[in-house]
Amino acid sequence: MLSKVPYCGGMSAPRTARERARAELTAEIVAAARHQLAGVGPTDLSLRAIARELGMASSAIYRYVPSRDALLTRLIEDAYDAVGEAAEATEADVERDDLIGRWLAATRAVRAWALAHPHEYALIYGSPVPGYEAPTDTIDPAGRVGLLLASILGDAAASGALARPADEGAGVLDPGVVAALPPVGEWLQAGGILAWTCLYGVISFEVFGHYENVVADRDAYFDHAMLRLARLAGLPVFDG
Amino acid sequence: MLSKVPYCGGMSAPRTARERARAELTAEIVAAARHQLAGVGPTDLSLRAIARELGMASSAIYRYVPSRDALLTRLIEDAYDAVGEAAEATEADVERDDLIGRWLAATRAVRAWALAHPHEYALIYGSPVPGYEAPTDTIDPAGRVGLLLASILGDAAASGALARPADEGAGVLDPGVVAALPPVGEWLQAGGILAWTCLYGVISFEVFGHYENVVADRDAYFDHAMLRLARLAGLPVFDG
DNA sequence: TGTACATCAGTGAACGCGCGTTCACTGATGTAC
DNA sequence: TGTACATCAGTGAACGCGCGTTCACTGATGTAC
Repeated sequence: MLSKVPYCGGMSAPRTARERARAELTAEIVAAARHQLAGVGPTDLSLRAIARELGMASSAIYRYVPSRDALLTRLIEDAYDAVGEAAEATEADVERDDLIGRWLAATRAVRAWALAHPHEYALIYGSPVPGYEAPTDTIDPAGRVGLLLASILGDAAASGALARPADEGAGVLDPGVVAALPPVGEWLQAGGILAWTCLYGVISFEVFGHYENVVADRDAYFDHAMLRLARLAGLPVFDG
Repeated sequence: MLSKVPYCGGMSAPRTARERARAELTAEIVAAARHQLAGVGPTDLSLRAIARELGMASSAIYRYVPSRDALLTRLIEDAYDAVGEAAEATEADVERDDLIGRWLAATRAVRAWALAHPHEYALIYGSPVPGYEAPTDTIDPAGRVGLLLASILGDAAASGALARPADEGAGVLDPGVVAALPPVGEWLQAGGILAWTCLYGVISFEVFGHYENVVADRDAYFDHAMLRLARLAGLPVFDG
């Protein structure tokens, strides 16, 4: 599936002018697609409209992108990566011992990204795009935020701060996930998965408009919710 | 906006053969639309395809439905009503004193409906339909499940079973909602809203495929999650 | 009960639009000797 | 450094498709006297 780069060793930076131009134009196409996505749903994403925005013939797009679906795949992967990176970067600035601070930082970063990019958010956490099947590549970037939250819970367990001993509720999660998460026992792991789920539940309700005329102070509500979810996941939250 | 019914008093059942046929065909159109929705996203809902499925000219649809958007509105309202009714009917069969039983019954009914009608679910809890603005009519049916859950929490409060005294966290919720919910204090109300949100978070993750290779035993996980959310909302859950 | 008129259901053609993708082709950019 | 050839970017026309909505029209169903 990778385009055959002649001999300059796939992974290195583009060398010739052609390769540079190619990389730049591909990026411009993806950017234009992202831009168009902001005004319209993923189903209405149009290669012709992108070509128009870039001032080129519609057929020229096919020099850079094999098909509309491939472009959508690219946008989905990029979105997962963007939100993952935002969360990781923000969380990394917090003192390691401050578990609640890290939890709040990570979840706030996800929310901020979602509010800033609602259509990209909808692309990955809204309705599945009809007729679109996620390739396996998107599974890794999709897990970044979840793994980040899990690492916080793992650190909490390592420092003995997790609220509940680890035993019950076995057999509910996928064995692969049980192995991939910090070994805190399945009850706590399930709590982490539930909290991770609810994070996106809260953000989706806000982004998709279900909190209209329901929640007035969104920032305060979000922090409040995240603290209650942190406690649900076993983190030591005093009051909240 | 209501079609002018000559003199037989808007609300009564259709009398003449014409009125009966009209009501039936309108229902058939809505049913065909719902049927088509199952194979395709809301953006691709096509009046022409519906006409084809019903064996009539595409222009004939306009005798029954003013526009494509009106039909979408109708589908959205119907979906909210259907899920609300499913939850209410199931919850009503449970002994009033069995608060956890009622909570589980209601939430399980929502999940069952969502799994049975994933595309209708996506219509109301997935990405907003682009270019579509919800009319005010959809706000009441949209609140049915939330009010049902609230009534359980209200009964719990009335029987003194709610876990936490009602005080902190004022000013976060919309005043109208605070007034509409049982007067258990804003902290508990916010907990109810959070649990209601998380219910849809869990269901969305399952319906939209985010639990693929993550949660193995979906039924057991859901019950487990609902019990933890019930406790989060203040219901007296022993273990879980 | 019968006739004259108004209302409505349904038709088929048309308007104007947009889409993804393919294809033969022209120039420009690279490569090898 | 210069020439001959291969590779690639970009074009414009075309294919075949589907869409929402409008409009003038034909028959059938109702209504009023």
